[in-house]
Amino acid sequence: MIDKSESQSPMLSRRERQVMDILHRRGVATVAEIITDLPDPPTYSAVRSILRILGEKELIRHKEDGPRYVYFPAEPTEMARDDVLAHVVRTYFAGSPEQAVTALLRMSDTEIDATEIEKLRSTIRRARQSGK
Amino acid sequence: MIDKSESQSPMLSRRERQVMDILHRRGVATVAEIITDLPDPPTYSAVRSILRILGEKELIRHKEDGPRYVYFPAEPTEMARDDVLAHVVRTYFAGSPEQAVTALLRMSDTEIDATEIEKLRSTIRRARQSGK
DNA sequence: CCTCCACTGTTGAAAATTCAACACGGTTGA
DNA sequence: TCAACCGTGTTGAATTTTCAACAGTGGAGG
Repeated sequence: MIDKSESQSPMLSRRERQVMDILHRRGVATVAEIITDLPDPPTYSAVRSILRILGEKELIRHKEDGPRYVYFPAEPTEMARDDVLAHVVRTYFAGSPEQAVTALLRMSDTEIDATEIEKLRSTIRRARQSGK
Repeated sequence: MIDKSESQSPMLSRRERQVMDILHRRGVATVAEIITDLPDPPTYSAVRSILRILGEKELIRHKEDGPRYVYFPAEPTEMARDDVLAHVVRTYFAGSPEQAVTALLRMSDTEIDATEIEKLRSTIRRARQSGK
């Protein structure tokens, strides 16, 4: 049995991962935009090469936007989130989502306002009910 | 100004990243253990090659454990966590830690027990106080 | 119409990564 | 003692990744 969630992201090369990240951040992006966001940016052709490979792996898709292509992740960001979180929790938080949550809260605690806290509270209430 | 948090992980090659992940998960690991955890495991020599490179980059260190080396991340996992979370939040959650928290809670809601919930509650209380 | 421009598609070379072979040193146990 | 074993250190080749050059296509503007 092949562990797809583990073999997916880690199978990407450096540039491929950088491009995927950009697409997830921006939602969609043209080649020019990708070049802008890429550290140590290569030429247009180089980026296209990477996009072709990602396309062959069916990790991205594109649609035409007038004269040019806009690229986007084949798997929507909302779907990819769970895989990424699972990986991070397993790798950096000893498999404990709770530890990850507290780290996140600590990271951002000055930015959490009352509204967000209330949302969290209700989330926790729901979690408690379904969990018990 | 160089963005260190962004240039760090994404600069790693595929194998390098896989090995770093293993070291973060296990805390410390011998070459044999790394081979065990590596997908599509290469030979002993190949792994040592990667470890040498990671050592040159000062991303890992090793100490002697009797006859053999045990390797571990140069930056403790607790420190690396913040960088990783920052990256994930920025890339997959539009920069909103709150969204990441709710995703985590939803992901794990059947596993959160009363004790953990109380811990979260107190964390949120603290967050509210310092945030307000 | 025809030229220019902006883009895509393809190819092959340069560079980096990945890998295994081999040499060497220490330790163990017969 | 010394041979077998288990580990490390180093080197160079195979593979993959990264990159840029070039050819082709369609659309815009003179």
